[in-house]
Amino acid sequence: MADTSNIFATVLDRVHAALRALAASGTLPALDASRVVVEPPRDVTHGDMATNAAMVLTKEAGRKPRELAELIAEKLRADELIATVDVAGPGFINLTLKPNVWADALRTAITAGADYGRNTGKGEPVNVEYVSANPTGPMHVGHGRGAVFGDALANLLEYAGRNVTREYYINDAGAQVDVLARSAYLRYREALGETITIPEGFYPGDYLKPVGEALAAEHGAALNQMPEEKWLPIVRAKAIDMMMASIRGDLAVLNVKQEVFFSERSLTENGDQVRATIEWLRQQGHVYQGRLPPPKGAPIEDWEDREQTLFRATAFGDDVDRPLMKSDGSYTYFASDIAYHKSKFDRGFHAMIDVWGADHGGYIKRIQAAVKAVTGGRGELDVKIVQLVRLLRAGEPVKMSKRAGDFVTLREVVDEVGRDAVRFMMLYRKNDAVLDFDLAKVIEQSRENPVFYVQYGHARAYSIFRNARDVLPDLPEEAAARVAYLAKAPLEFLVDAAELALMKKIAAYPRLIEAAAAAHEPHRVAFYLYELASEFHAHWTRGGKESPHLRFIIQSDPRLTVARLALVQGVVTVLASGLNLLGVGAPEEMR
RNA sequence: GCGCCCGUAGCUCAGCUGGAUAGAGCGCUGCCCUCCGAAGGCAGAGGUCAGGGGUUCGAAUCCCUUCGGGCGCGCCA
Repeated sequence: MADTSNIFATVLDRVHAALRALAASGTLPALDASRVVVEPPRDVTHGDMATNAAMVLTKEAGRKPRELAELIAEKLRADELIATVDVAGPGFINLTLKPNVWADALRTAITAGADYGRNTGKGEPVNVEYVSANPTGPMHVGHGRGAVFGDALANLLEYAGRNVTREYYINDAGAQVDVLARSAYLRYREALGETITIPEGFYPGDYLKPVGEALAAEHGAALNQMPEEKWLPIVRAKAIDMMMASIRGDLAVLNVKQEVFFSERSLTENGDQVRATIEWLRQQGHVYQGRLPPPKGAPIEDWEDREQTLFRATAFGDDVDRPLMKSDGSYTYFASDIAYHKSKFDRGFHAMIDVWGADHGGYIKRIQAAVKAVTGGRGELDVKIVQLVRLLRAGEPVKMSKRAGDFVTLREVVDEVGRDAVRFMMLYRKNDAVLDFDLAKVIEQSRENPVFYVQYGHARAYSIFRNARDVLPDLPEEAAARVAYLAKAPLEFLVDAAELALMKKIAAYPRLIEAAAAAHEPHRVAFYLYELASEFHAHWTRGGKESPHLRFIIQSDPRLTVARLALVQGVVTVLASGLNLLGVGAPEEMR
């Protein structure tokens, strides 16, 4: 279903129609137009849009590209949206649309408001799993990047019309949470007055002190009388609870929302789903008992050649088969993870996205292999890797905080620079690129700081509304009323090249949303917003000494002023929408 | 040794899943405030898209290869 607010999609439909018409008249055979695209040309002098139809279809049509282009162009010339059609270069068809198309697009944007560019179609269910930090301590900055990325991606997919579920996988099983329990137990004894020393391999951070105190308050000395196998589950449950509460608090501070918190432990406790999954795979012939050759490079100290339970990952694109059981008879993390992804599929998610840290990159092939096996090829898993964050202050690496146990917590960073700065900067980079995060730069109020620059554009627009009341006393202050007022503006007054360019930029938003969602790349939204803000700022300054007649507010001409305010409203609409997708505030003034 | 990611202007990075003459910010040079927010803007200089092959109408983008960085490599999660 085409999104009618996407002007590029609309024009693509017209190209398809032209091809169908040519087929119907027998001029051309019926062609597969799936590779045909309509996109903005790099060089604006080529027009508003270009299509590659002729070049892509040349072989199938049995015509030379330019000859084919002429046939299509002839049809498009009759279209009521299109002003001029040119065939250029190797066979591009360049289109210039009629000015009223852009005015209509602007009016659509203003009227749609917060829903501009949103696809309201019935969406495919998609599960986005992100953060999934081990509940063994507070979140650090790297977790924060995954959290912000996943959250923004989920927002974006939802806006693009997918039916999104946001999920957190709690790794509350396995050896690490047992170490957590033992570390918390030491803090418990400390709370009871004992002097403790924390051995190597335990979690040393101060953040476990409150856990120890809570256990002491709840159980008194009782746990001290028990053997480990008795107190460990109690302490572990308490520690996990408190760590998850802390993590949820960190997520709330970042405005990251998730609705499903899925416990790894639940996979084995509510009937053994891990065992069931492995048995099912075994019946399919994907599990066998066998030996693995030792890895080449890094020699493993205590390598022991033994037979083990293996998943035939190589049958699904992985490099080696992967173990499902540890030597002590318990499941590997991988085994649980297979059952977990099967659970997602069974819950109706054929489309899944996992957001992982860079250190898990080597794990992608095997989990994708497992998803193929366990869903019979019907499930699709995209794994997005978020790269490291390097914390800097004015170009210098930030020292680690001892108090937190050797890392800078996410909370510390958010407290220092604010949620908006953290979120925007973490999205202003492709997810798989290393991110330098400079605590000094992100609070700077200058063009060098994109967070500020975009928000400033939004605030500046509101400043215009405030000042415009001198010329338009009846301009409503309340947002919805103002929008209704401006939606009726005489947009034919917007004829300046820069005004037209801004309208086109606004009209490009729905297409941007769809492309960013399809590619699972929220950073594109951040870059687009920066570009839009930049064009807006530039146009603003042009209305200074240089060409006062281009100002938004023209004292002598209320009708022109209304038209220009409508353009400002279009900018406001898109900036607010985009910032909202990124989870960043859109302030009406900067203070 | 193998796998994955990355290599684009002096620096930090985009480049819309293969499109036309590769872009932005910073830095550098020179400009613009009796003016709706100068917290801004304009102009200029700056490139062997790491190197080399290939695929095709067309490659920064896809394939092969070399070099250089990062991550990972039974029984951690």
